[in-house]
Amino acid sequence: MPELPEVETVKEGLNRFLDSRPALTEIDFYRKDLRTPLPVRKRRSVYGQKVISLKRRAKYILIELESHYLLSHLGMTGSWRQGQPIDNNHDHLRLKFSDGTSLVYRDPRRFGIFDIISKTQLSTDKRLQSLGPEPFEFTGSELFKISRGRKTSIKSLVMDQRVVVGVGNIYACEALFMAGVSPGKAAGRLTQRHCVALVEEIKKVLSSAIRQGGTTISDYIQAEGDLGYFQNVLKVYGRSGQACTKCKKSIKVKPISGRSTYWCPICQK
DNA sequence: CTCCTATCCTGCGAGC
DNA sequence: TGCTCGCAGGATAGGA
Repeated sequence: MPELPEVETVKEGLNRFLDSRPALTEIDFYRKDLRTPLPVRKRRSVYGQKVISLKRRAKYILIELESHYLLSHLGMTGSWRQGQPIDNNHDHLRLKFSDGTSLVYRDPRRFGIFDIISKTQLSTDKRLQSLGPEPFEFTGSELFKISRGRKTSIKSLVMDQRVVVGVGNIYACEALFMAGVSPGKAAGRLTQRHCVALVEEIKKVLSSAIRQGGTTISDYIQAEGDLGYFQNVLKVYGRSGQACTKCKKSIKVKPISGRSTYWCPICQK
């Protein structure tokens, strides 16, 4: 579900809920078959620890405690809300804090991750180790270098979290449209100029989406319960058959690496 | 190495 | 109206 702007928005929402930096008092689990089982011992090891900060790395939310991090990945349908569990099937766990704050994690498809890692383990965690640079720290010339000799599509390459993090299906489609680059084009055939334009558009579309509170397609919701707004300004994603905003011809859709890809064959070459 | 496919799981909407 | 099928914003293992 969520790409970088949605994760950033959720993280900031949690940051506001945890503004007084309370201590984590307890974690309630409502089902055993989450992707990462957390033994009671591990759970208890973080009880009593104060919240230090909230961070985001790629599409992961990191709740920094005194000696550990709570690691949250929303997968496709994960969301955090303040309050009590309501939904028996989909509310999977609850974090309770010393100031009475109670945060519930909901995830119908259960693709998300919730884990506890000690600070000393953070740098060796396999999930974080394999991640590429944050998009705002990424440049067109780096993309140009990485893409040399690569036959995979440019869209698959920019969605590869080892190359650059945070870009998922929606924003890949949008950035490629804005840069005028066809999503199926072999990555190795992009010019330096293409790469610079594309990375610029990735940054622009991500930061614009953050300002709009993310894109709500179905499940995504901000931590305060608000919907995103960016879905209202999408140029190509989800618009197959509709008129391109630039040339008025029809937006197309086809799968690339198994993901629905929307683009304008006239404006993107 | 590189690339693509299948897979995890459930809900929902399109289309018959 | 009711049912089935295919698809969904992610990530990764495994095979070619």
